[in-house]
Amino acid sequence: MAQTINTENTQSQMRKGVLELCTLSVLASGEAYPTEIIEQLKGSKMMIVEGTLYPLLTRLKNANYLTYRWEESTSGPPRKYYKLTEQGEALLKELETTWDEMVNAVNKLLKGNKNQ
Amino acid sequence: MAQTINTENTQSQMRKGVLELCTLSVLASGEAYPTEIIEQLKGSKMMIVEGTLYPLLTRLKNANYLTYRWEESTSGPPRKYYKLTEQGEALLKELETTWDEMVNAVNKLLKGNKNQ
DNA sequence: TTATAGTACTATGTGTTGCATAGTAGTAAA
DNA sequence: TTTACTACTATGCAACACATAGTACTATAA
Repeated sequence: MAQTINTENTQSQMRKGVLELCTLSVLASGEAYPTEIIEQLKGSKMMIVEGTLYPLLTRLKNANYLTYRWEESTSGPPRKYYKLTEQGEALLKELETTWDEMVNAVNKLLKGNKNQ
Repeated sequence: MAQTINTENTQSQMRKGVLELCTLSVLASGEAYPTEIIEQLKGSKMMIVEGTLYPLLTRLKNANYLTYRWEESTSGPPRKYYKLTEQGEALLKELETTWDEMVNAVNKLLKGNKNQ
């Protein structure tokens, strides 16, 4: 109802699209299952939670950017190990470019409008 | 229906939250009316369209981050000149920090997962 | 005067996404 | 048998970017 504009909400908004890029990037260095992905992102200060990651992985898989294989675990239920497809690697490159362009544009703008 | 993951869509997703920061930044260097804001953003390669900007300005105004005054124009209808409130300036600073932190986190991640 | 074009703002609806929440199913220890 | 932990699944909400259509005002052209 009441729209709240605050830093937390904006933080969440800014993640949109970026988490996709980050997840693909993690998988670029080798296959991983969701909990590993969460840990790696946490290590680089980009938080992602289960409720976000699982649907994201499903979307990417359905669009043929990822595949996965099941692997039994000795300490719990089996795990889905995801890895990039060729299309996934291509998408990653595109998104990296998109990201760089946006960062450059925003930083240029922020710099230009400072101290005035 | 069918979810499409492509660069254009992701580009649009990545804008979320960032356009708010960009708009505040433009207004940090002085008051402006919507068309001017669009032009300034276009100049720094951050596109924003009417259908996005107008609701955004209204949200920021309702949350007391912006105020505006009407001014007659000699070439069309009157214009709303927006400017930052004190709260708006504070929000801008917060969002700049949020932005910098996210950029650092993502770039660190992208770098780390390259060439593997 | 009337019609057309341009400018500025308003209103409404849609799709995607991040996230909260709750639930299922499997293993292992108490 | 119960509890705790891990991994995955399912559902619903809120916010935002964007498309689209419309209103109102000014200025120029027919």
